[in-house]
Amino acid sequence: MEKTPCNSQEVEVRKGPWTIEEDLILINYIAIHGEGVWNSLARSAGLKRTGKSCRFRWLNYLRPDVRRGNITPEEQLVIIELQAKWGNRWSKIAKHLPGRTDNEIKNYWRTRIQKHIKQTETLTAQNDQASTSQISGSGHVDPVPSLNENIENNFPTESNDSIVWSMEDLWSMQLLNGD
DNA sequence: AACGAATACAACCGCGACAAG
DNA sequence: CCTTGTCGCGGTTGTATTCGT
Repeated sequence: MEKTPCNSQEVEVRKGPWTIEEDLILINYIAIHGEGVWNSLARSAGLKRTGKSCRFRWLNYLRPDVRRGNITPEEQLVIIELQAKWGNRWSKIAKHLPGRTDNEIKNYWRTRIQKHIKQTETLTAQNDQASTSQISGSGHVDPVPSLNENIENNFPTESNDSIVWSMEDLWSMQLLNGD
């Protein structure tokens, strides 16, 4: 039972995952007209999306210079260092990681690094408790035990073949379609 | 094989800053 | 100076996939 939108005058706004068709429409439109003024862009392109949604999709996934997946140990280090330095200034941090978006970094931090640090802290706390009886001499336990070592030793580096759809595919598709 | 929990990622929402009229 | 529209940012939620039992 779906309402047929055939004669509806209200502009319904699509939400949720973007389809390849929508992606192509957006890519094509921006290739011709350029980006910016997202609300009118969304309307002119015939996308039933908000300008915000279009901007988000373009900036985070469709831009040709966006790199997806495969965050390297070096990038992990940069993220951790800059987050410690600046806090959750994701866009600022993203500027230091070419091809990475603030949203990706933010997600990466929340899902992996934050969790990992939490685990490390609880482990450290446990070790701390357990080792109080064993500590002799030095007796100092670093609260954040050698972050760099942790990263290199414990973060699994993602496999190189994890990328399913590179944007080059879409770009070549749209080039084939467009011209 | 089926199910629930955990995880990772994609997308939306709310808010503040800024510029143009 | 005020109003309105747009942009950008950070937080949060939704959903698909993976993992363990």
